[in-house]
Amino acid sequence: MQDIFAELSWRGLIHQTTDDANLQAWLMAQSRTVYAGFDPTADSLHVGHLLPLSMLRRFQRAGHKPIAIVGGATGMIGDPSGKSKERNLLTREQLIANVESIEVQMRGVLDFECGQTSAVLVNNFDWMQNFSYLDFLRDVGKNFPVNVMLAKDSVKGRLEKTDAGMSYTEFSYMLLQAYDFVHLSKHHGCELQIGGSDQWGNITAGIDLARRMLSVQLYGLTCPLLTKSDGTKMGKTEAGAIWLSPERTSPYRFYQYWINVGDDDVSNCLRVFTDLNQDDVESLDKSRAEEPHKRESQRRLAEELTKLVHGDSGLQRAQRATQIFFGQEIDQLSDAELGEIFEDVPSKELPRDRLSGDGLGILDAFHESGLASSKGDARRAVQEKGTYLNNARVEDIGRNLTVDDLISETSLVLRRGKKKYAILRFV
RNA sequence: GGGGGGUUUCCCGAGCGGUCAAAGGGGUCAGACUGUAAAUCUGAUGGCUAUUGCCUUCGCAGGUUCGAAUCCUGCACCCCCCA
Repeated sequence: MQDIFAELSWRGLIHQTTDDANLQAWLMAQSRTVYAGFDPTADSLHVGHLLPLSMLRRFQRAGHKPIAIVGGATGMIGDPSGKSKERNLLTREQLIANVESIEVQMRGVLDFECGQTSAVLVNNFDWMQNFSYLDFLRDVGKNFPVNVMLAKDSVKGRLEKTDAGMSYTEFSYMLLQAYDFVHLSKHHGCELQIGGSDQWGNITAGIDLARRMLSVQLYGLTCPLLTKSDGTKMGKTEAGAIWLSPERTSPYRFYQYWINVGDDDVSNCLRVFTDLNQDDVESLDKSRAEEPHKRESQRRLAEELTKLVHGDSGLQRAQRATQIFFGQEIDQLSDAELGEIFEDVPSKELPRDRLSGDGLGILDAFHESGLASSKGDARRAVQEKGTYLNNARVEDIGRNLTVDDLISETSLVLRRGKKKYAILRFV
C-alpha cells in the first residue's frame, strides 16, 4: 500500500479532511473505496474536472478502489455550491446523452480492468429515480436538521445575497448528494469522498447522514480549488473552456493550452495534474529558474496531459501540428494529413479553375480566405511582411497562385501574422 | 411647459465653409525584439483601383453654396438647468 496521503500532501492537494489525525494511517491500513462526483452538465468533461479525476487515479494507483459517480439525478437539480444564481435544469434526454459520453472519457484516465481495485462508474439516477418523494422525506429528509442546512456556506451565501434567492429544489440538492454517499457506502463499501473545497458542505452532510442512517463513520477529503496566479480560473480561455473531448477542443489546442501556462502556475500544475514524482518536478523547477526560455516545464506538462487525455496518437498529432504552426515551411502533405493538422483552422472552398491561366491574385486569396477584410487590407498586410503562403513569407503583392502552389491535392495554406491561418481548398 | 448643450470613422474625443477619409488617445492588425511570456519600439488601421484617382462616411431628411462634418430648416434620440 503506497502512502497516498503523503503524496497528496507534497502535491498540495489536501485542503481539508474530516479526520486530520487518523486519515493517513487509515488509508495505509488497507485498500479503501473512494468516490468523487461529476456533474454531467455538458457532453464532455473539461479541465476543471481533471483535478478530481486525477485524484481518483492517484488513489487507484496507490491501491485503492475509485468510484466515479456521474450525477444523472443530482444534475437534474443543480448544485448551488459556488453558484451565485439559480441554475437552469437539464432535460432527461440531455443528461442521458451527457452521461454516456463522459463515461467514455473516464475510461482513458481510470483503469476499469484491474481486478480488486478496478474503477467503477455509477450514475445516481439509477437509485434515485425510483425513490418516491414520501419515502425520501421519511428516510432521508428526517435526518436533516434545517438549522444545520441553513448554516452551510453554499446555502448561507446565497440567502445573504438578497437578489439571488434559492429555490427549494436547489436547497434540497445537499440531501441528494448526501444520500449518494450513504448508498455507495452501503452497496459499494465506499468510505471516503473527495472533491473540491466547495464540496465540503455536501461531503460532511453525507458523513452525518451515514452516521444517522447506517451508524458508520465515513471520511471526507477536499482539495484546493485551482486558480491561476492572476486569480482567473484554470482551464478557461477567452474562447471558452478547455474540454477533454477532441471534438470540442482539438488535441492541438489542448496541448497549446498547457504549453502557454504561465511560469508562475506551471509548477503547481505539474504537481497537481501529472504523475511526475517529486524529484522530477523539482528538477523542472530548477530548469525553469536557470533557463526559463527553454520552457521545459510547460513542454513536459503539455506532453503528460495531452497523452493522458488524448493518448499517444493525440499527442503526436498535437506535436506535429505545433511544429508546423511554429516555424517549419510546409512541404508536400496529403489532404488527410493537412486536414488533421489544421483541423481548427477555418477553410474555404473555391472552384479549381480560379487557379488556371494567370492564377488567383494573392490579395484576392487573402481576402477570400477571411484573413483580410478587404483587398486593401490584404495589400497592406503583404507590404508589412505579415503574410505567408504555405508558411513562406509573401514578398510580392502581384503574386498569383496557380496549381503549383498547392501543398496537398487540393489545398494551400495562408497565414497572417504569427498564428492566424486559413486553408483554401480548390475543388 | 420654458431655456441651454450634445449626436464624428471599432471606442473615447478634436474639428466649426475649402488644405477632411477627418488631429490625438485607446483598441485592433502587422513587423522588430523575445521564451508561442510580459514590457518596449516601429508601421498600419473606410472601400475599389492603383500610386492617378474614384466611391462611401461625420444622428436622419431636406436646403443654401462653385464647394458642407462644418451654415440653415425639420425630425429622432441623449444630457443639463428653470417651472
